[in-house]
Amino acid sequence: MSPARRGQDTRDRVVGAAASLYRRQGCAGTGLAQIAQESGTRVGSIYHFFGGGKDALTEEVVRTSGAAYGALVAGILAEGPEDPVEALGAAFGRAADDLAASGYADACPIATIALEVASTHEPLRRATAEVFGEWLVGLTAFCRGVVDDEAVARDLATAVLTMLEGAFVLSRAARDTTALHAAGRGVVVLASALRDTHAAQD
Amino acid sequence: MSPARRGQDTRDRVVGAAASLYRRQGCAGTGLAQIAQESGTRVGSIYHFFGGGKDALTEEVVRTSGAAYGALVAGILAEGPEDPVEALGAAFGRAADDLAASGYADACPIATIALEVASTHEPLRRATAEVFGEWLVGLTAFCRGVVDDEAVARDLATAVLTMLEGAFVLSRAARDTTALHAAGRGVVVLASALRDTHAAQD
DNA sequence: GTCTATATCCGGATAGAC
DNA sequence: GTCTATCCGGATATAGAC
Repeated sequence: MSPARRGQDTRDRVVGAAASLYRRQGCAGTGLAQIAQESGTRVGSIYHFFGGGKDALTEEVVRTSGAAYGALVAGILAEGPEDPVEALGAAFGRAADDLAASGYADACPIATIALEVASTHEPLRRATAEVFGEWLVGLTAFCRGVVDDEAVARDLATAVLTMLEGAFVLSRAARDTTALHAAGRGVVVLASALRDTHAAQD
Repeated sequence: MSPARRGQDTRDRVVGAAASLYRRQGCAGTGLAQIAQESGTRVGSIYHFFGGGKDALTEEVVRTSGAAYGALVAGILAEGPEDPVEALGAAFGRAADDLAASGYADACPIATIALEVASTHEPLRRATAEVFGEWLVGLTAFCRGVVDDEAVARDLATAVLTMLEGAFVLSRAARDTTALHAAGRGVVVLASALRDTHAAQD
């Protein structure tokens, strides 16, 4: 393992530790010292990799964990039931299981950051908006398996994402998965209703 | 105006300023010095009213702004269209207007706090969970005007609240109201579909 | 009840040895 | 690339004059 490769590892560990801590405590509630400790390095090393300081690290966390979570959800949907409506419902059940298994910590990796920075830090706000936008592109493509109309599919995708995000808020606060399961049932009813009125021609 | 009454005013101003700042910056991102400045008082005075320090103040903010927002939403629904399904949809339009009018700052008053404290501060987590629970009670009662079945009404209420919370996250991040409007359309479709299958006998 | 002053600690950030 | 040491500001919190 070359020194350059070790450096890359350290950088990745810093991003991973920051992502994990941000997800549970938010950005403002997480200090660089804690990130350094959790990743087994020093604050000085963080500044070696992220000349822009905490803001630069946070932006990278948003982008990398946003991409990772988008891929995770896409994989779950792809491996789920063949009927896309059922697959959407099953994904909420899977999200509920994962959330409970993590002690109600691992929900959306960027939602807390998004709310914290929305009115306080324009570059980070843009980064979160772009991640949500990319997720919506993928979800809309999936929803076109339910309704062929592009605009209706995007509406459905947006509704699905809002229900997932909102259910994460309620479920983490309540420390139970009823909100996620109720949202999953709602998604199935909504998607079915849209499929009935805007039949997909496949 | 008696001194006791003035004291009450100061206390109220502190809670109001903290609520406003928390809504935009979150709890961890807001300092007591800023709250004191915004409410025209001193940090020492905050400790005079809140012996428990920032945690005690934060809990009061959660409970009072939670109650206020619950009453606001109830009023909007009561004054909206007579058809409860249309009233739900209209409420999302109203939320979109209010959010944009406030520069995308005034969304849910406790969502940011809820995500910040969910895994870090058990008493505050409970406080946010209780507020969400009270909102759900009121929303479920309203939804019984759509579907008579108690369990279905609660499912619908939960779905509506998740869509509102999630749409607030997406709309604040994007600084546009498309998510709120899409969620509003989704709520109307979902509520209509449930009304059709579980007809309310009124 | 309100204000000043301050204690104590932790935040982000930096310089420079190695 | 990594580590130590440190600066400086802001954080919560407290003591006590008025």
